Amino acid sequence: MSDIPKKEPSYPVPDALLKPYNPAEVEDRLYAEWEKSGYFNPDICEQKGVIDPTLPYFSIVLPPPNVTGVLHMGSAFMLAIEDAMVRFARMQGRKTLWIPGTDHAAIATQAKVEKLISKEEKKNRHDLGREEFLKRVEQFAKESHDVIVKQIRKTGCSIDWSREAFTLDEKRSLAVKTAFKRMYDDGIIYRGYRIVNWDPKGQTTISDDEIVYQTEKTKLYTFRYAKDFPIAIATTRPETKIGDTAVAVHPDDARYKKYVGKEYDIDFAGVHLHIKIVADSAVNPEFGTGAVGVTPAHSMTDWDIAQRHHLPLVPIIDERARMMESAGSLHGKKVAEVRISVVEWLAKETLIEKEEEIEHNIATAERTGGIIEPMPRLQWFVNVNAKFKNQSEKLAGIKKGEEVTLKELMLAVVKNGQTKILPDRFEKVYFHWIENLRDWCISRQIWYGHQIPVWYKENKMHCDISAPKEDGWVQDEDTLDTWFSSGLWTFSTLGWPEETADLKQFHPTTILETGYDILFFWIARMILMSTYLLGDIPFKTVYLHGLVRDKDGNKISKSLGNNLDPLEIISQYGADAMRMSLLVGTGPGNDSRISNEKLKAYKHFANKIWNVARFLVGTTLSTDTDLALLEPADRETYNTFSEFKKDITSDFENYRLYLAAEKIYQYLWHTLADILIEEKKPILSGEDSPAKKSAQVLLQRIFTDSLKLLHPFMPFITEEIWSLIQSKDTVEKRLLMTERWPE
RNA sequence: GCACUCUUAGCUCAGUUGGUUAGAGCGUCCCAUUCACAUUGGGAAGGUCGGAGGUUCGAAUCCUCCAGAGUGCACCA
Repeated sequence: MSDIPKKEPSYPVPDALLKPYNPAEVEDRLYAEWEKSGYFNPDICEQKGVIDPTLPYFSIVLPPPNVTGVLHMGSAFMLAIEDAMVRFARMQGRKTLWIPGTDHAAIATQAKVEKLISKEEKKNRHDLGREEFLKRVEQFAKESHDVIVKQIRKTGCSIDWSREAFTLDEKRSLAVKTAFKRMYDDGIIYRGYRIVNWDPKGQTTISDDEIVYQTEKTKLYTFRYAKDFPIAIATTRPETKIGDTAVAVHPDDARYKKYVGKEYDIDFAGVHLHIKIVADSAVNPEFGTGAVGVTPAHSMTDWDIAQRHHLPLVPIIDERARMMESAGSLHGKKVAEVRISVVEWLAKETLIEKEEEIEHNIATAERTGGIIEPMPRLQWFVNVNAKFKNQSEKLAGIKKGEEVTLKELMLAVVKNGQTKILPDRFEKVYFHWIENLRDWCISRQIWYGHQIPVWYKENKMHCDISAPKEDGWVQDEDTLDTWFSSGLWTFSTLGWPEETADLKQFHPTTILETGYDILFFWIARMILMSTYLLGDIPFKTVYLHGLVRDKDGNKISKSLGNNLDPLEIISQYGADAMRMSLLVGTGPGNDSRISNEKLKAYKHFANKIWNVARFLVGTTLSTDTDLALLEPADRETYNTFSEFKKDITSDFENYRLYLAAEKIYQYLWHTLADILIEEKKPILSGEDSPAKKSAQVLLQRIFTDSLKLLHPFMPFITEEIWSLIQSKDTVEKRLLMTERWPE
């Protein structure tokens, strides 16, 4: 015990409390203590009797961070929200599980490693070969993983490390293969020759959701295929016209009615075209000339038109975005070059009628930035419109035995409120997306990921969990879209396809907390997978958070140079201050702003609580806590505080964390410290009296309960104070993290 | 083009179901400070709640229209 306090306190003040609060000295030590206690694991909580068995379970999966790098502020935001939810549930006495994990992030990770290898060794993945390349990726993924795990610990997350999962580990592989096989056997997954989004840079297909549209100025050319061709068409991609097999006009367009059904043979830039005039209502008569040159092999909408009119398909562009043999003398040339030569040819033949500059969106690949070339390829798809018999009785609005599609399942559970999305405006966005959903292309021509569990031999195809026994079968070289495995995350982490105890007691998960930017990628896919494979929803509530922005409202990103490293912030301000800065005032669906001012303010707050503790230890704590000792006025203050506790509890239960955090902050600083303590100071320094006793009981009760209320948001400092104020004669030291939530 | 969100103090934002006199933090100004407080306290100034209309006993909150900012989706031939 210290002998050097400024003023001799009535009770001994622990040394630690005499200095300002220093998170760096506290955080790692406490995290280790929490981990050692085992309380992150619900089974241990159960064994040690800190669970109230009458309460419902609480379970949540961590949205697995990509092993493409380290965590950013967005991840810190997510961790702060989830840990607050988890700590609240655990303190309530619910059997609480939070499962950690990381995502192999197929394309993203492979692209990153390819970039590194190309930069450092001037090699591509083919130079290394599949086996060696995968070794490199795995090494990289492991290093990222280790950093990520460290960051999660630094943030103070009370997550059950004993159940950590990886989307590409053995158990998750089994889940992926089992899911694939079931869907394949049921005809939900099929292999088909269809037009897909091809990324020439990444040399793979991607799904519709992995496309990012970028606005660009480009030229719109209006021209005729030939002098004697009756209709002029407009295009921004003259080079693709070599693959045209039709011209489509709107059925009601009087200008072109007389031509519909006619066919023409044309020589176009040295290539022979056979063009049929068709009428299709997908054509907008207002745009350009109101006539579309139909290129079925290299445009999504043209593909659809071609399907409706049974038009032939002429692929002219290959995987490297070069012209194919069908392009005659242009064979082997790059698409961009061919555009110029086709325009030159058109000009020479005086076929161009108009040239105008327009703004137009070009499709690029999210991960590589490559310009998407739509082209027909033999790929694997999930059929979202195939009818099947629902086998489950657990889905709201859908009867057992009823014929449904995946689309209908995904709609039903949200429409019927079985899964709620917060804020609810995102439900509309979700519905809109599903209504426009097309079959999901799940095969990727990359190496890093779950290899498709299908084997080929001669003309035979075999889908199974493991390779066929007999010789000669060759496995499909493609891997699965990373979202296929993340779609299983709520139950693959619980042991599915095995019927584990975890699966029985923790699924559906209570809540899924993630950023609104992956509503389609991930949330929709989890609902798809869970309703189909388990016949149950994956989660009851979806809580969507926004982006983290800087002081001026800019998106935080490396390219803007305003990148913030959570570890840096933690070492400067402490994890608690960072968590509070991210949480206070940021409701679901809203973006969070972070600034040094805000971080400083909550660091000050930490110190304020620290000082409150110092003062109260010296004057109040370790005295009686019997509420019967309260005098009438104090009794009333205490009752007001009880109302306050209920209010906080209700905010937590309704996921209004941002309000709860702010209210506790206000209460501790501006009610407890500024008003109550100030008011009681003279009494506390006076002679012993019933009034003094009453003040001590009041402040003691309010402070210890306030620590509990604040714990989900600022776990480190509250735990540290808790340990310092416990009387030394307590036999077994208790942790605040498993103390019962104050009612 | 369709949809959604936002617009409240100088700045950043709360404001839960429509209900006293619209709040906080930061900033500014004044005062106090040998005090539990390196990071303190008290106080002040500052708002026609984007604009117009409507519903209501009552509107920052609900409805309609308008303006500005942002986001998502689609089209993009």
